[in-house]
Amino acid sequence: MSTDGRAWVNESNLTTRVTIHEVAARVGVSTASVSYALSGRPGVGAELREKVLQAAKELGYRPNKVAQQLRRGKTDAIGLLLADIANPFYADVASGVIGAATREGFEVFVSHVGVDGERQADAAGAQLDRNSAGLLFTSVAARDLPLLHRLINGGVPFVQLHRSLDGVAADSVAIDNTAAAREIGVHLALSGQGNIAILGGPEVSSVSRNRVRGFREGAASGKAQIVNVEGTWGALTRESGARRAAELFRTHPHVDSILCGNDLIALGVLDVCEELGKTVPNDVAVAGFDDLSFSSAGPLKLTSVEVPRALMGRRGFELLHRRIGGWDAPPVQEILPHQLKIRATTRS
Amino acid sequence: MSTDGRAWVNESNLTTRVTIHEVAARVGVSTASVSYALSGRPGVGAELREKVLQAAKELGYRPNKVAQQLRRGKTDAIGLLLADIANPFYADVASGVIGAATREGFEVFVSHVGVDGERQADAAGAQLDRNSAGLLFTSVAARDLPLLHRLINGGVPFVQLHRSLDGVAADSVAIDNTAAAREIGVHLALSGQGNIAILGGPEVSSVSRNRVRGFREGAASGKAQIVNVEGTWGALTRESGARRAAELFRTHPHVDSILCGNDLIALGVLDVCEELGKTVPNDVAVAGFDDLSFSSAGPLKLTSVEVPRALMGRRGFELLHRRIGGWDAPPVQEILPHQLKIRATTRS
DNA sequence: TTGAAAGCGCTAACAC
DNA sequence: GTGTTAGCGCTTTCAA
Repeated sequence: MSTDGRAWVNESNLTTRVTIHEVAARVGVSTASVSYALSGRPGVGAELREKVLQAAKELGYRPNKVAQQLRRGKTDAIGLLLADIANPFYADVASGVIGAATREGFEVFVSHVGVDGERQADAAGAQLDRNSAGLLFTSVAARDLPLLHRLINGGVPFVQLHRSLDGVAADSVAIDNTAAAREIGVHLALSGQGNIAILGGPEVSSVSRNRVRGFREGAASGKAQIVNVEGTWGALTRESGARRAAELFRTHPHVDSILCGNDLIALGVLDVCEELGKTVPNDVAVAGFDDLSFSSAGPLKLTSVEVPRALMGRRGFELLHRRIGGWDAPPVQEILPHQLKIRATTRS
Repeated sequence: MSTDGRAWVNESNLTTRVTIHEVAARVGVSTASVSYALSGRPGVGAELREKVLQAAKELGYRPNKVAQQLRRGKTDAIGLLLADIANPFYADVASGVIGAATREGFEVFVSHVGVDGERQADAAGAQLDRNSAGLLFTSVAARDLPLLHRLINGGVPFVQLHRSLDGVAADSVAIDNTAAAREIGVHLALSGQGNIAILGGPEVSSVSRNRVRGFREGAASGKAQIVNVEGTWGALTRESGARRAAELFRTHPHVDSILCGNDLIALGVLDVCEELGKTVPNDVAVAGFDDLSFSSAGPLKLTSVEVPRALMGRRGFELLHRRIGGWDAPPVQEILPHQLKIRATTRS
């Protein structure tokens, strides 16, 4: 039997709220005693505890969280800041976070910070105003450095997921994007014709920078060459991928392999290949990144790198949870495993 | 200049919180005056207001939301209850909700209720315990009827998105699933060979039931026949689609068209077609439902029905917001437009 | 036009 | 073991 105040909840009484005073009155004791009994505090008479539990159950007492939070100065809610939950990458991370948080009795505020993170500080501020116990960032950029430092100074626990900033003394969870990108670069360099293009994400993202660096290192391992400079950086969207691919095929007709910063960009590239009648992987090989759920679909079979997104969310919450509990070990930079998935859009 | 307490926020002061008392002390007035001045209440001297605003800004005063909420007995947070945010359908709905809520200064708690909604009552209860201003349901089932009635009796505003229950006097937002399914059924009946199978969602879902009904009505309009009874109902997942498709091809080798309850099921069907070497749409035509973002991808081109998911979320929030504001018009059943998207997985 | 005071519902010292 | 009390930070009568 847990003592978190939910075990004896009366389902028939979700909305007609009863205060602790009424429970106390019913039992004929002080509110303090009720509070103590309910909290499982040792040093409460067995008989009293029994009567309190009974009365609470009968009356359908459910403690008012807002009042608890004001009194304790701390909430059991955390803020998850992401660009847009419509992006399946973040949705999967969010799923991991919410699942883990729910198990620990925490609620999760999901806030949009915009594709460029332009609302990051606003969203973080709004969370602090409501005394969120901690923050989970998924898309920090250099401009957020002052914000993160202020959070550290203020003692606000937070964890950086996926992207992270150098010089920030806080926990982070990610994969080794450079290494993963290198693997995929090597794969293409060894199997392709040698004219490789890179269509990456935005340069402000540490993840995108690392992936592009890895691509370049990997590609350099064979006799391949990187054919494009312009168009390397861009949005992590299908539209951006399509636009840049169309431009690429115009300016570099001999490109035979395209390394994409994520699966959405790759999808846009495949759209254009379809339109232009280019066969994949014979005319052009295409590799994505992240291995979103649909990428392995029969008709798609996109070569990609599997990123454990839900696990990333879960680990992020677990670290944050420990920090909220006062854990004061040095910052942890957790690296999760990734896996190259070679499928039908590249030659093996 | 808005008066919502954020316009004069001092960015450098996110974490070192200052109370209203300190602002009052700085100006040399009562906290009541500060509260009045900040709330934009008429009847506050222009000079005082000016001084208060100035002091608040200098001190970086940010009102404690938890205290406000306790005092007012109402929060500016809403709960969004969904099966799992990893499902892209719900992620898109959530995106619409969060976008609209943010514009109105609301925060959104996202709660998982489980694939079968088994945690629905728990999640709703948790929201009420924190005085959420209202609830957004996305996957109600018959078992939730008592819960919804209790919410109505308790005066808790809520809106049913996507799925809804008969006999619940509350707002809802959805598309006309039966009509949309009928259209797609007709399309297949007129273009297929006539042996149609239906792989729908779970029977507890009003959406799934309506879609299956529409499929049947539409298919009956041609000379087609529905070949399967078993396997009609199942989970809305790719795995379920693959499992049921494999079984279907074994028991009904002559099936030439498959109507799926959603795009994820269709993806599983396509996986199996690929494995078994069945060409789409020649050997078998496949139609999905929802038109998830990837369904239109070049190599996929899945015939589907476009559902305005983000709009559904946005409208849901807008209705809820009005109800929270005391709007007491009769319940609204809002029907959003849908659109049949005929693509390469079916013959036209 | 401003201030004093009460109190939202709860918990944690501190006393008994 | 149990009760008394004092607030958490804010808003809102009510009185001046």
